[in-house]
Amino acid sequence: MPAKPRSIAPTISGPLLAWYDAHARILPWRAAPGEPAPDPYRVWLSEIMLQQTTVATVRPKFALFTRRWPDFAALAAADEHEVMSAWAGLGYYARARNLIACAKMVVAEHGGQFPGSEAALRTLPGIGDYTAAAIASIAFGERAVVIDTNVERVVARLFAIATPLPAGRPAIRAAADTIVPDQRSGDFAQAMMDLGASICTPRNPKCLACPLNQDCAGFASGAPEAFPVKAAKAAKPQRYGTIFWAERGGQVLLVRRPPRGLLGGMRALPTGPWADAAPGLADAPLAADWRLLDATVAHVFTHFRLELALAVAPADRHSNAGEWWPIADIESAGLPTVFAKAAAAIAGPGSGE
DNA sequence: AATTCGTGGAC
DNA sequence: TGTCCAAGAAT
Repeated sequence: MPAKPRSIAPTISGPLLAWYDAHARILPWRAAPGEPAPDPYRVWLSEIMLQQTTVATVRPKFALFTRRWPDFAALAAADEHEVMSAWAGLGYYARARNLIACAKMVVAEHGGQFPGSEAALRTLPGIGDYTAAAIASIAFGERAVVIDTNVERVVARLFAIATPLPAGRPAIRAAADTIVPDQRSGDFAQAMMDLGASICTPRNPKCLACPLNQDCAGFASGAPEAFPVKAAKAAKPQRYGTIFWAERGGQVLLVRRPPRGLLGGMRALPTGPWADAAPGLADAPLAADWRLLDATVAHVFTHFRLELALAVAPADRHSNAGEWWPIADIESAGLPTVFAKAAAAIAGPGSGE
């Protein structure tokens, strides 16, 4: 009789969990010592913040958010602009919009408590495959296959999966499913992520310190850093625009960007359209004696580079194209980084600090 | 399936 | 300086 294929799950999860018990990072969203499961609200908030964002960047924002809005009820009742401003600088602002929508939905449709199942979590705004699995396993103890870029890399190396991404993702998921244990699935996921962050790093992985190296096909191949194989990335196009700095009595004109798209819903300095060539003074927010400064502001987004000319003008009291904000208090406006840069370039040098 | 979404740190 | 990369989701 053909033997059932012996799962390697215990071979991987045993040593990995032992390693995790000894080396887990101490993080504010993880369970306190002695507590079996962390607060689902804190797990969710941390997972949203950590999407494509480093632990070091998230730490202070997580502290600020949990202090100001400690639970779903508080966040659902919060002023939305205040939440968006608090998110300023973190990037991927759709996360903040979905954060608000999700909190409201949890309060309105789930009695202020998260549904415990991965499938139900998956239906909430801002919660995709990864985050649903992460919350279900970490906060609720469900077995779930949690796959982020760390797990993707670790699994691709463990099994020496050579199919380039993204085509290789189904094979990675199938392989990952074979090593996720029934117990401590959340710890297993966090252990895989910690391992990916500290040992199984993208470059120069520390295989000699890895608890899994004896069962790793990538290590055996002699070139573990070659996994996962990835398709080449497209070059970033260069775009140009103009920022309009209208000043009146120590105040500057700010606008609210459209609710969706790049920097959607965020407070901003007025700009014209962003195009393939410098647009100059076209599309100013109000009629004024605009003067182009010599300096420009450069910024790099995920898929294009942007160079912004800086136009300044005095404005009169009848200008009502947006919101007048005290320049001395510009840092509290919640501006995305590109506009914070521009404000510093214009107001910083001459404002005496 | 391929694009569109930010930002800052490491190398 | 340029490139890659990070606890991805939505469309």
